[in-house]
Amino acid sequence: MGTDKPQFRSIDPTRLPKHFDAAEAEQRWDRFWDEGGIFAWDPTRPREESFVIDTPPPTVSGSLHIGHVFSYTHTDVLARYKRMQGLNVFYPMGWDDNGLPTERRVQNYFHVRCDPHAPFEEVLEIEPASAKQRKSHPRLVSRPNFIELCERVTVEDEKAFEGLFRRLGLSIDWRQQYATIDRHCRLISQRSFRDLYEKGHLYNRDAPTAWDVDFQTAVAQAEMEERSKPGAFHHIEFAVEGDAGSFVIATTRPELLPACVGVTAHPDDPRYKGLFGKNAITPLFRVPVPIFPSELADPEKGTGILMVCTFGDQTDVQWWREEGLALRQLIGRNGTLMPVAFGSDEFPSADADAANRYYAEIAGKGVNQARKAIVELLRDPDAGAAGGGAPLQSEPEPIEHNVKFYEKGDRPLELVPTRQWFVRLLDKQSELLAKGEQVQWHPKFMHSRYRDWTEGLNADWCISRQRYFGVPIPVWYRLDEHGAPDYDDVLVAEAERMPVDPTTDAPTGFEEEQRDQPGGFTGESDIFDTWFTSSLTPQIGSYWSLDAERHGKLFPADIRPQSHEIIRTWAFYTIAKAMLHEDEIPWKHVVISGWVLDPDRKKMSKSQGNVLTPMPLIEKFTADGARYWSASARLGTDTAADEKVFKVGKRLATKLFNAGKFVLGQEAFVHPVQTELDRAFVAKLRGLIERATASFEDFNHAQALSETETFFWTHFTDSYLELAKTRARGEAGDGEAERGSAVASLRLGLDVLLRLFAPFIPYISEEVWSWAFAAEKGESSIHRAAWPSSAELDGIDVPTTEASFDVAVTCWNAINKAKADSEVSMGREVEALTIAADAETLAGLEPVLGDVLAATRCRAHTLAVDASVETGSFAMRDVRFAPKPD
RNA sequence: UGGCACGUAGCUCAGUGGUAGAGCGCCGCCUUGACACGGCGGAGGCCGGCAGUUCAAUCCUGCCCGUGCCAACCA
Repeated sequence: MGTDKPQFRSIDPTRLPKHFDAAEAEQRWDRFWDEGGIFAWDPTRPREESFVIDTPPPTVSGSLHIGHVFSYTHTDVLARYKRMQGLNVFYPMGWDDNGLPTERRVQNYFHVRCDPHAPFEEVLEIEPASAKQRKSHPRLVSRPNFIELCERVTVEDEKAFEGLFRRLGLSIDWRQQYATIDRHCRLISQRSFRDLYEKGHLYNRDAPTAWDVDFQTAVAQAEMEERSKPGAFHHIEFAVEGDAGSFVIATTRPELLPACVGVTAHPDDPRYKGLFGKNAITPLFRVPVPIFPSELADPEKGTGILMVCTFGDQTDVQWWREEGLALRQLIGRNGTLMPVAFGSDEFPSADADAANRYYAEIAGKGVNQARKAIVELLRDPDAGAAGGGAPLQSEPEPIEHNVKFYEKGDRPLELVPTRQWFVRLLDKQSELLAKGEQVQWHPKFMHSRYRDWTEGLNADWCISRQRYFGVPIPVWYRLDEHGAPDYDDVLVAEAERMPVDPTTDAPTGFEEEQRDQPGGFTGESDIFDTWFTSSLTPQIGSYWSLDAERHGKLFPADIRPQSHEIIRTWAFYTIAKAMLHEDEIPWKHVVISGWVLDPDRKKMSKSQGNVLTPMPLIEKFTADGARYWSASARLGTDTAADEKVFKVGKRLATKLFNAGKFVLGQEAFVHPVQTELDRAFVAKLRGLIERATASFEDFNHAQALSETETFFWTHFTDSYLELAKTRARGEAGDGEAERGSAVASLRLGLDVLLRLFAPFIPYISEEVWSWAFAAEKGESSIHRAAWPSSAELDGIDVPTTEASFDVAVTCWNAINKAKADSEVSMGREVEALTIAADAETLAGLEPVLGDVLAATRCRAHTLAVDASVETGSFAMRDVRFAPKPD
């Protein structure tokens, strides 16, 4: 039996460096983890034994940000915890490289523009543009060449991100990587499109769509934001047809006057009741437009009567549709006023010559210039207002109002009729809400963000973008005998042919020569909204539609970590996709990290210039220090990037290094835990394990860290270690059994604490673990060691009372205070003292008294029963210190 | 304007229906044998404001103030 006893291994602490070299250790362990496949997902194990993470793919064109450290650490802490629980963790990494940010970056970096008609160059020779080159016209390159450049840039970006993530110690399985533009993702995205098309969830339609005039692409509701901008009410007089008087409308967009197609007021508004059914005549352009009632008109706003234009806002679109109004599109795709001819069927006018003269003044101008110009025209007293005089009734009245912008855009969105592809979502709001209920949100209140967004949905999902770098929409359209496309006759690529590029591949049954020929076909040149691909990250990882077995093991995922501002996009669209494809939820839990605020508690953003780059912080405070700061923050809580907290993390690692050195440096006696103090310590340890585990199960990693940290400092290094150290070193004259008990308990404490810390500060944990425990326990990495359980402690006898530990600490502290009050060092020997307490308290001290006296270097003591001392505390009397040694 | 959070020591943050907590910072002391990248001790709070529920409120309820985020038909 004796030979079965665990063999303790001790170390020679003098062979360890004086200080922990974190930078060196970070490199060494990263290599060790990588080469040892410590974080590899095992595809042979069943779903029940797995923990699947839907890692957020960072936008690689963005800069490295301290926020990346923050949120990715939250995920990694959980991943390491689950792995130590024996689960087969699937922790992939994706790179979000398609979309506008990359295009913009490539345009700036190489000083190029994509021109789909430019000739393709087999070998594109181009270098990053110099400052001088940037002043000249950008070079035009073909779409394939442009994409090539995009890929060149993103590969570099991905390396920077991987470097940071490795340094940070993210336990990612680097074999599971994808990029949203790679072949695999194009395939999954296009199959998603085909599946949705076959299920009838898609349609394409030529309709007014939110349009960014700079990027020249359609934009989805989720990508819009409102900004408060100064504007002005312009009061403009309209005549009523047949010399039937006039009225004054108020508008912030006078430049749309030529696009006026109607006038409306509230049906009950007495001022305008009599006008309904008649025509108004627009000033300057003399276009007759119908006056109709609408509940949507607010009598309180402006003058209570307003002009409907194609298109000033969403309500205009609604009126235009419901009233069957004319379409007089004015704003072109580039944001300027297009040439139009008054007197035509489209733009009728009572005085076409005058109208065209006026319009010539504003045609071709941008919105702002046109507005200024038309205001001047409206001041013209001969412009023919109904009552004579200028149509503009008063000076423009400045107001602040909300204007919709593309979130990445600089100019307000316009509504431009274009043909776009949509996913039908408006008719599925209640199903989407139900799916949101099935997902568990952490913290819980984040669910309301999803609910609010889903309830407030007001448009289907526009998924087509008129850009170049992205996943092509895999469709072609048949051309009739005149060469006009039939958008109802959609040729969707077959699943087996995907991925395809319709601008270079021909649809099945056609030859390339038939491209853009009458009776032939034309390829869709639009690409997908980047979210169309990003919303498939769970399926991209699981190989949906490609590998049913793998898909079954990885879908739905367990957790989706993400930040709260993209609940309306990433979380929402991912839930929508999982629902539409398989009537599933994509993951069981959504784990939301907060934002990083700068030390002044402002949100960090590039525009504010207060962004912290992570590498210098990691170099200064170590990866463990940075992780400590991240993990200290609860989920969903915005957190200041406070260097003080980084520092505490670094200090914690140092302390672990030193405590490990001491504990493992003791001669390794194998003895059961048997003294009262040791057993009481182990009992406390049991409580810690239970609390830390419960906190993790509750998705409260910060609590688990805080519990462990407090225990480590307060109960381990500051108390137990000090109280047990003399006995452990054999200096207290105890027998080998008592000495061995102390060593065994110290080792147990270190062992458990290291494992509890491992998810948070993996480098120092691995380092100390490697000194002895790795060989002792036959587990080379702490990150594959078992998460501590109270069952491990079941073989250890319980103390007479767990309170013994606190009694010993209280007494010890009281003696320390006596030393502090006398301004002697903590190490000073005490020749004699009297410990006074009430009888019961004194009795409780008895089993641990030896350790207390040894730790405080008391040579002689007297115990005195004194009922006047507060129960549970000790009074030190007649303390005589030994003389200070020379 | 509506929804959701947040407001606790100088700073960063925990926390509980019953005497208010940690770390950092500050002050004093201690060259101690794992660690001076330490240790011990100390000062420091109308727990945003006002009401209500309760024997008892920092905690529960309501209102208000302040901060942040998300949304809201641009006339």
